[in-house]
Amino acid sequence: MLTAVKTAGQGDVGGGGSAAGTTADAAFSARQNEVLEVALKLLVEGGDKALTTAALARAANCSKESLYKWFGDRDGLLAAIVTHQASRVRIIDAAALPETRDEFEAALQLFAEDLLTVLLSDTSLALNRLSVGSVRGEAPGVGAVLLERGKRRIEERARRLLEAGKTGGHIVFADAADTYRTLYGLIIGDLHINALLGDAGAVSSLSTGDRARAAVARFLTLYAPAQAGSNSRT
Amino acid sequence: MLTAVKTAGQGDVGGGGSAAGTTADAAFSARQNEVLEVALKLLVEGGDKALTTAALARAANCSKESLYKWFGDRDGLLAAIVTHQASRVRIIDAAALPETRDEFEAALQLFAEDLLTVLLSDTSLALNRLSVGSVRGEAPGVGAVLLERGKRRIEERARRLLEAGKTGGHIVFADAADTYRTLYGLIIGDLHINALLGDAGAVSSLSTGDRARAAVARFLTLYAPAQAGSNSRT
DNA sequence: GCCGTACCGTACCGTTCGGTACGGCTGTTT
DNA sequence: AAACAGCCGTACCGAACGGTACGGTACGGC
Repeated sequence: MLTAVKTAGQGDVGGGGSAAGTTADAAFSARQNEVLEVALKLLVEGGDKALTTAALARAANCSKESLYKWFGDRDGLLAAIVTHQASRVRIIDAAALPETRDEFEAALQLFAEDLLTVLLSDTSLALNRLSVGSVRGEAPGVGAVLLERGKRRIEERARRLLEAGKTGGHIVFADAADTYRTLYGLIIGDLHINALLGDAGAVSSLSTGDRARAAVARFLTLYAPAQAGSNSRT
Repeated sequence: MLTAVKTAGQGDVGGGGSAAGTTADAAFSARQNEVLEVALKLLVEGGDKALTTAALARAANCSKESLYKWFGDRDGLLAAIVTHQASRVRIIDAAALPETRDEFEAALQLFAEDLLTVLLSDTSLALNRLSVGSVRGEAPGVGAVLLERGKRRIEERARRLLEAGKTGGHIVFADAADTYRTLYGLIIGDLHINALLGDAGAVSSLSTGDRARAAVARFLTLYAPAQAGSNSRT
């Protein structure tokens, strides 16, 4: 599963020093991950503009000089935040691909719930807002491509899942990309964009479990193998 | 229909003076609409940061003083841009609600195409990026609520359309809001968020006509009246 | 001819922010 | 103990931006 990360309520800085979950995050030292955590918190709370180098240095009890030494410049910092968070959202990837129909349905259900949980989490929303805001004309934008890594990974998981369902004979489709798009649409609808726009009411309406269940049911109806579910096109 | 606005290729400023379509836009004078047009152009081309008061004054051949006199402050300017654009995207609202099954299907198709066209247009994307970026914590955000006006209006049109289909006996549903969400999801999928993130390839993949057709077919399959389409819940 | 209005262009101010530099503290190495 | 490396805290710089003020100009009413 995707395991959304709760940013640890005790975000006190400089305190106990127990650096959350950590362990080598790959490219960053423990101290650096600590700072990135605080940066993410600032971003979630105050948005793009709240994350100034001075504010981060103050909140994380580090010097601006260190920030620039570690991350180069502000864009580098933003990129680091994104990759850091991406590394924390790991895909368990249900090593065992589903075989039976029930397993497949359960896997779909789990995927749908994970997708809803992650996409509507505070951190994901903040990161998406940041990335969306940094798209200028044609340039890849600061975090856009990096955030894509997270999106692509989820897509990859879904793709494998769909293929498993196809070979298992539980669903039928021709174009995997289009099929994924449909699944995504059924699960998310306009929830994501509404949440991004700050519509608080959008999220609360229904439990993620119920929403996921409804989406999976509809998806299975559309792509049922026996009767011609819908259109064969695309 | 929704009639996406082409921002007029000849965006030259101070030139001919033929102020695009205009006519009293409601709250703004001709000159002000002219300036708002230029502002929108700047926003589309360069994103949030490109729209500085100085840049706008230079590009629109007006003085900063006038900008502040007209719009109060920068936020007022942004709000004015949003309302200005919202007033240009008018809903023809197909005065005649569909009666026959064919009419209903055609109306759905038209709605789907309009939605795709509008949501993926340059201006809509720029405005959405702006609004998304201006969401801070709990505050309504600068353009968020205002942009909501546009979203809500589209929702309203869809709602009426769905009700017409229900009374006509072409579809069956219990929760109108959830049904609309499903329709939206089938039409848009992850296209909108991908486009917002700057994924150029997202838009081109399929013609809007084909996408709309596929979405409508799936939607009608799910909500067909005769056989129990899917789940009755929610 | 004179005034009021509306506007443009430019100069200006205060603040903020990204980025750099320096001094001092602490722990480690040799 | 001396040298060193890493880091914090603070001060500083230059640039950009939001917002304001001032002088100049075109135009319509009286």
